[in-house]
Amino acid sequence: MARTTGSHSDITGPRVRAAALRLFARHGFAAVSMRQIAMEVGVQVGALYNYTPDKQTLLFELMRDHMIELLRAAVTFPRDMPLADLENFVRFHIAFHHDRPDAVFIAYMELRNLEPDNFAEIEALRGQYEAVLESILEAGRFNVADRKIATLAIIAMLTGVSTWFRTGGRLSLGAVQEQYWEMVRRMVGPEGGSV
Amino acid sequence: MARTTGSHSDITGPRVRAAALRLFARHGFAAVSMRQIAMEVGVQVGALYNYTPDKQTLLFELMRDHMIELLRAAVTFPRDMPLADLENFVRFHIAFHHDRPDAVFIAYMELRNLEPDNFAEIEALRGQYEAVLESILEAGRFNVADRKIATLAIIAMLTGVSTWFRTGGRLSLGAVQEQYWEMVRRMVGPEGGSV
DNA sequence: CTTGGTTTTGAACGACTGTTCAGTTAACAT
DNA sequence: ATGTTAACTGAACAGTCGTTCAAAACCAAG
Repeated sequence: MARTTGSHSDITGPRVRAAALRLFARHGFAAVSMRQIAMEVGVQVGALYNYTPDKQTLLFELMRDHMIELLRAAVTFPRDMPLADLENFVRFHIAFHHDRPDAVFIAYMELRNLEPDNFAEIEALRGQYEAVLESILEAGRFNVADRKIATLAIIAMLTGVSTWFRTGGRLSLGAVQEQYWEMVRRMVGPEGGSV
Repeated sequence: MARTTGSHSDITGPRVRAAALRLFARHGFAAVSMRQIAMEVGVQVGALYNYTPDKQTLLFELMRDHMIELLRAAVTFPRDMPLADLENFVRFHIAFHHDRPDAVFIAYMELRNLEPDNFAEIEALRGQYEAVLESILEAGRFNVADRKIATLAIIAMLTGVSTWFRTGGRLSLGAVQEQYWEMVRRMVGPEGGSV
């Protein structure tokens, strides 16, 4: 077996994914050509097909990897009292998404460009992530009329941060986390409250 | 002047816009070809250019018209007490967006496909809409740490409804409005509260 | 240096892209 | 019936698209 050390595939592979992530986020999956990705990597088009069977799979794997990373981080979170868990979830969601703006953008915007099977897989992962928050709301017996709706409302609200937050702006990320936690805390009412 | 009555342009024009709206929402601007739009209308490609100078303008005008309609509806709303205004805003936003799922989808997803000038115009309209909510929050002296953030958080939360709500599901639209209003009401705290 | 395998090139494939326009069709006013 | 003109067709334009593949380049092991 020749060329294990010094093989370029260890380098080019990640660079292909990185370039695709950046370009898909910037211009959208359909608007980006394989030739643009190749140019960003500094390689000819044909070489890309050593790293993905086709363009669709390239998109799918970027989304799947992102969702798996998100989910793994969410489920391995230490569990404490429900109120503390909820606070951790809020701060975590904001921070995690802030660190990966391109992946977040793609995961929310390119769902319609996935073929049915791929779409179903990503949706399942998203459902699992929502279930994490839902279980926290359940454990705490918060004052929410409908747990599923509260879950979706909170996630939509938190994810919205990435549409406007920029480092170096008026507020620090910590301050934003603080304020969103305050809003969420009020939204779900006192722990153990009645319905 | 011939052919004013019975002119097809009164019919084809709206049909072109309707087809484009539907297809852009379903597959994304970049993924839809002018030929697909023409086929949906039942016409040849060339005929589309009687109704739009180019594809980009077609997208832009769909978005602009939607935003203007949204903004006009929001500003002509009767003003009452701030708390009632806020409730009206919440219920209005959910209902208005529910009635126009395709336009909403496009207005939020296709911003990156707009050329800079068009983008700026849409963003300005969006800013005006956000200012409506912000002024309500200001008038009521609600208990919000940062009015701008509360505005964006509420709008993100409300707009999120359109990603999952389907008529005929577990909940009626009225029930959803009710629950979101309850969550928003708690989120902004008691009117006249301290910071 | 030779061998063997990985990685990349460069060119080609047929299909599709947005847009233009001369020519045809059709409905109105006269 | 005739003239006028808006509306549409059908074909063409020059590019770009995703994908394939034989050949070349490259590098490590023997």
